[in-house]
Amino acid sequence: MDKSYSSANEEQIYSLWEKSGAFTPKIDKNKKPFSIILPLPNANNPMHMGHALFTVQDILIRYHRMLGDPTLWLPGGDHAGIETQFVYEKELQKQGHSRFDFDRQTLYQQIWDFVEKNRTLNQFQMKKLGYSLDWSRYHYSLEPQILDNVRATFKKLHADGLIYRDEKIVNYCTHCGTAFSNLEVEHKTVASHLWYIKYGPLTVATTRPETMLGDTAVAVNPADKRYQHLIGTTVTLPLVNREIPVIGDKSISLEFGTGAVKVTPAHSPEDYDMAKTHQLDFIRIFDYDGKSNQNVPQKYQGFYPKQLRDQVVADLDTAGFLEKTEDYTHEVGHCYRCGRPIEPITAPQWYLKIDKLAQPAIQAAKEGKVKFFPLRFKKAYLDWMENIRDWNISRQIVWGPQIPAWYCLDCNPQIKLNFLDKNKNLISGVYADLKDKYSFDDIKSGLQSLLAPIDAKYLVDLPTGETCPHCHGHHLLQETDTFDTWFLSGQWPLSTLGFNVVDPKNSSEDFHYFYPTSVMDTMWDILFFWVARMIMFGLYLTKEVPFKLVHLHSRVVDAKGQKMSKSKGNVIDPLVMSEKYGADALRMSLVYGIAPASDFVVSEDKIRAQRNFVNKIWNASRFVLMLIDKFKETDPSLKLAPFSQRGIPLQREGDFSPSDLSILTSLNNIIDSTNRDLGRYHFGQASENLYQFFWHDFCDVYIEDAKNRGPEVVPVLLTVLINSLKLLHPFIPFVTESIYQILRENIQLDEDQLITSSWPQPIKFG
RNA sequence: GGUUGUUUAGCUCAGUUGGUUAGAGCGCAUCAUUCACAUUGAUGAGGUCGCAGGUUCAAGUCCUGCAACAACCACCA
Repeated sequence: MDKSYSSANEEQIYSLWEKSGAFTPKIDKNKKPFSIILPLPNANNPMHMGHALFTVQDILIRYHRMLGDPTLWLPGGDHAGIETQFVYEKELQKQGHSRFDFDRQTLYQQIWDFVEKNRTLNQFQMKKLGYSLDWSRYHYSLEPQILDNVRATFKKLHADGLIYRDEKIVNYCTHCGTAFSNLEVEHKTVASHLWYIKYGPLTVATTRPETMLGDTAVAVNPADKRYQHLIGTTVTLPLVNREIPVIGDKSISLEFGTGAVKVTPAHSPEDYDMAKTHQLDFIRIFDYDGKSNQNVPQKYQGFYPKQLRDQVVADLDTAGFLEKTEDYTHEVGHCYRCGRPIEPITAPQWYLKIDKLAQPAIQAAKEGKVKFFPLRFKKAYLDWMENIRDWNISRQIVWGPQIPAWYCLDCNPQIKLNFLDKNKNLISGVYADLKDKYSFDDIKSGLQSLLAPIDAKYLVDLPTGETCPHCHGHHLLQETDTFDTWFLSGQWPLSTLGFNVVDPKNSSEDFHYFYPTSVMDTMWDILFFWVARMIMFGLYLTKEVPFKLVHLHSRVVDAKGQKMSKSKGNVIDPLVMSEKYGADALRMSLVYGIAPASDFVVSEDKIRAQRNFVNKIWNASRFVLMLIDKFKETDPSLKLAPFSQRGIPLQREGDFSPSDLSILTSLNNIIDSTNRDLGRYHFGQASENLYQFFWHDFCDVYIEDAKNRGPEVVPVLLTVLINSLKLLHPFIPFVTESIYQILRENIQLDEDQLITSSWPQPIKFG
């Protein structure tokens, strides 16, 4: 053996495991399986520390595999809708292009190729960290069979009356060109102003003066004595000179501002609700490109919100409508992707009625069918679930599966189309105006997006021959909105295990055996995005939860407790670290001393310390072998096997020296405590105890003592060493397996490899 | 505005159901070393366990209040 451990042969060890089929479980109906679905990484992303935290799952997986459970860890890759499109658009920008330069088919193909380049890289990197994933069951989110399932789920939801289109206020990012769900909006504190504007006899206070051009009412609290008498009258909207009603609404606070609020139903969620109850008009003043449109006086058209604000405030001031301006700090929603302010705007979108899905998901958590670790996330989950609102499942992006709905252009001539003509010029307009100038085939092949009026008729099945059942025309176009990426990944445990949405009884053997899975481990930041949706879909489609336990872990921070980010320059690359110190050292450093569900603190110092530990194990093993060689010289018939192994008789307590007894007792204790700690997800404690046991109890005390003893130490020495390697294997698989393979060449061992060896049992003295 | 978490050695953090002199890694100090490992060993310095009360024979650990920090949720102008 070399003088120090080298991680150079890790690849060799991994392929040893892979070739032996150790990652693929044998389905045995008499045994209870253990299974984890890997939170599917973005197929386009190179590995980062977040992925290195999957180590926790590998520890559980390796532990259960050694316990003898049929154990499945199923890997996958996610096309990651908006995330990936955003990254690709930045690439386009570097080349001097934008998404508007391509028809959607071409753009889709380009992104597809872009992702394919990186997809295998991502798999290779997870192998580097030693993840014992069953690659024979790898799935990619855009596989045909997965897409079939997703479309089938949509059809089922539609048939159950849970899908509808509506034109509500959505969180719209004009830069990304798409709507987002509430979860994708980041609230940031912004120092701004409160503008007081005179509307005839009233003065309103607002943070968004520019939207006044779209006001359709002024609201006051009906109990407000100052304004009661004005309810039912009208006031003149400044700059626009439109008469708008004064309405009474209980939601208005008497204390805030002036107690009178301008109402802009098309650009404010609160105002939208008020407009619905009071049947007010909706005047949308911004288009989906972010600029003010023809619904405002000519001089205000074509402005972005910020510019429009400056103009409107200036004009209000000169005309004497601006009473005063106060400093005001408040929360403003920003796009989680590009960081720009979200524009609340009315837009037609596809929605999923969530109540029927949420109720069983709430029940399941309350009844403990799905458990949470740590427990506090159960409350977070229930709070969110109980206040859940209908889910906007449509996104106006290209990268992802299109919503399976088709419009007949002849039946819906008011559909707005954006497409590239033969000369690559962008053409926009409603079909009624365009149909005589362009052929349907030109429109279809150059199509970027369509926008169907909210009352447009659609089909959820593409009829044979693409013939409209109503007008028998052939001008059908599929909805260009794509699914929210979580609509797909929310069904991930079902899709990857081969659940058949159309015919559940016909699902695969994997599904029947491994579903519900045992544990879902993920970072808490996608508890609502992903975990909650998986529970809802799982219960909706199969009546069973997709996993019995949700294990939430925290994020990786640097030694100062700061979140890693490129801009801070404190990012530690797991691949660089595993290259430098070995994957084992990195893995161990990620769990060592970390309390359950608290932040993972990573620093190079810590990784180096664990590299030293890995080397210590290597050298202790080397020393044991050297000692054995020495004894063999004097006694060639020496039995070279751990005494705990089959075929070697158990010994009486009296046969052991005090130091033997002491180390064997410690070994028994560490076996018990490791079982206990792994059973309750205390990986940090388990690794710390093992570290202490091996380095101090075994190396510093027992081995030091063994130096002064004869061949009789061999059975105990080997027993403790082999069992230590087993206990440590889930944490540091490479070094333990390397040593085991070397030991096997020299001594008599029952089992071929550590990865599939049996988990240690406490030693019973005869 | 609502919720949750954190506060223990110079730094980063452990500390299971309350039980003797409170632990680890890194860092620091002194010493050792042709010895499996300098990616080593031994010894040591360093903590009124955020603050104030309370329960208990006993509290870092349970309860109450306070403070600081962090995160999450949230349609209030």
